[in-house]
Amino acid sequence: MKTAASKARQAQGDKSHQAILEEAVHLASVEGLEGLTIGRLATAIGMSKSGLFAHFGSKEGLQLATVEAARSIFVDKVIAPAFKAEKGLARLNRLCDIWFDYAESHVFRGGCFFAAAASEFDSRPGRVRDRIAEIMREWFGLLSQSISEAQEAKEFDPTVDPVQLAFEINSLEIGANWALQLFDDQNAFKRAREAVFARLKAHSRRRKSGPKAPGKKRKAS
Amino acid sequence: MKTAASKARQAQGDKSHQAILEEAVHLASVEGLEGLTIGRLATAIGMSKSGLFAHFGSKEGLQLATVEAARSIFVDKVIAPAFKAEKGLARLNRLCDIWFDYAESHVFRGGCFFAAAASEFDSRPGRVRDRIAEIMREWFGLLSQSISEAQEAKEFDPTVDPVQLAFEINSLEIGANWALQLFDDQNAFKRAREAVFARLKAHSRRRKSGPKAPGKKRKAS
DNA sequence: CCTGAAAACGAACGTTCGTGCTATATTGCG
DNA sequence: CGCAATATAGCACGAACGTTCGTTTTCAGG
Repeated sequence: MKTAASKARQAQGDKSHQAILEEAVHLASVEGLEGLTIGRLATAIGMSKSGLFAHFGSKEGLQLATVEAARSIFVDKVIAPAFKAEKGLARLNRLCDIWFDYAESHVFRGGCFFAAAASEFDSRPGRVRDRIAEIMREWFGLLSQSISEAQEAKEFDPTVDPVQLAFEINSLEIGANWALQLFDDQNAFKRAREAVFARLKAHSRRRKSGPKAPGKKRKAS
Repeated sequence: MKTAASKARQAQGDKSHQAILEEAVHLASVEGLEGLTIGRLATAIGMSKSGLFAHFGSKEGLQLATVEAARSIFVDKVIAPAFKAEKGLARLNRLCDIWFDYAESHVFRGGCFFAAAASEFDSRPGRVRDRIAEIMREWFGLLSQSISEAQEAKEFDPTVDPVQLAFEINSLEIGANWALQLFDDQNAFKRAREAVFARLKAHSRRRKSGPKAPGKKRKAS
């Protein structure tokens, strides 16, 4: 059996793997997933081209791994924190709020990773494109589901179409990211935030008989 | 003087020039402005790499010329027709309406040329990026100015911030283009149209004392 | 210490890219 | 016809790309 020995050696390999992908995600958010070059990535991380290449087997493998790593970061930085809020209007608000924080704070150096990746691969068929589309569908689903849940909790106007509103919110987010990257226009985020929360507020409903400060989990900080 | 002779020869050159750029615009809207390769463009148009190259002197020259050609098409297909409507609410409505027609009708094979180009070059400094940003500013300016003019004509709610609304409209347009390209989601355009015109309608005002059918220019067709 | 597998390396391959340099058609003018 | 100018073609270059291959380093377990 090689379990113990291989595991030990593999630990080092995984560390490299992770270090590579951390750099890859940032490089790709600036230069694009295709502009992300194996050679440049290797020198950026202080490794040989072939050594790095062996980790992924192909460029497509590297791109897929990079997309997956970016998704993990997005889940950690946006989705998980938002899900600490209780289901319903609170979570919906948090989801939008945290997204803007995330995009503004340059979690990825070149703005929202997926906005860039989706534009780049939208007319380039293959597994990378398929995975990106899948992830974006997840995000859309999350948004519209949060809206639905707010409606079910009687905290949100039941006549609005969740998918329609999710589309509008996502468009404003993409528009903001777009204006920030192209114009360095910081105001774009103010505008998008304003537009999103104006819509959310306009459709918000007080819960009819709930207590004034309902069972919201409150963090220590 | 070389005027006559050179002009005659130049006529042939200009014909090639135009034919090249027509193909370049479509190729670039699919593959991106960087993916637009001199070699591929040359074979696509049945010309030698060097022969084509001589027309533009550099890849950047080709990219700039392609951007300019795309702008011309956009002006012809969107701006000019919209400007046949009279200044004010009519023109604002036409501007939005025609934009959706334009994006849906695949005037550029790969969706809105500028949405793609802006995403691609937003973190790639240089003359190409600068020109694209300039053109997008033109478009923003046109949108917000049309809103202002509708306000001045008392046809639109004077309390809305033209720049804010222009930002929202543009975001919805980009979001629709984005969803169409990534998901092949035809509904995205229906959604975006709905969202845009809901906002326009919500803020529209009847002119207070104007005749029922004011001096609108009516086309023959 | 020795072994053997995992990890990283270095050099090379074939391709494609942008870009020069030189030569050949084409065409109106004198 | 020959001239001058323009358009296009042919060819070669250096660089960068993804990829392959054989070798060397590293290190836990026997």
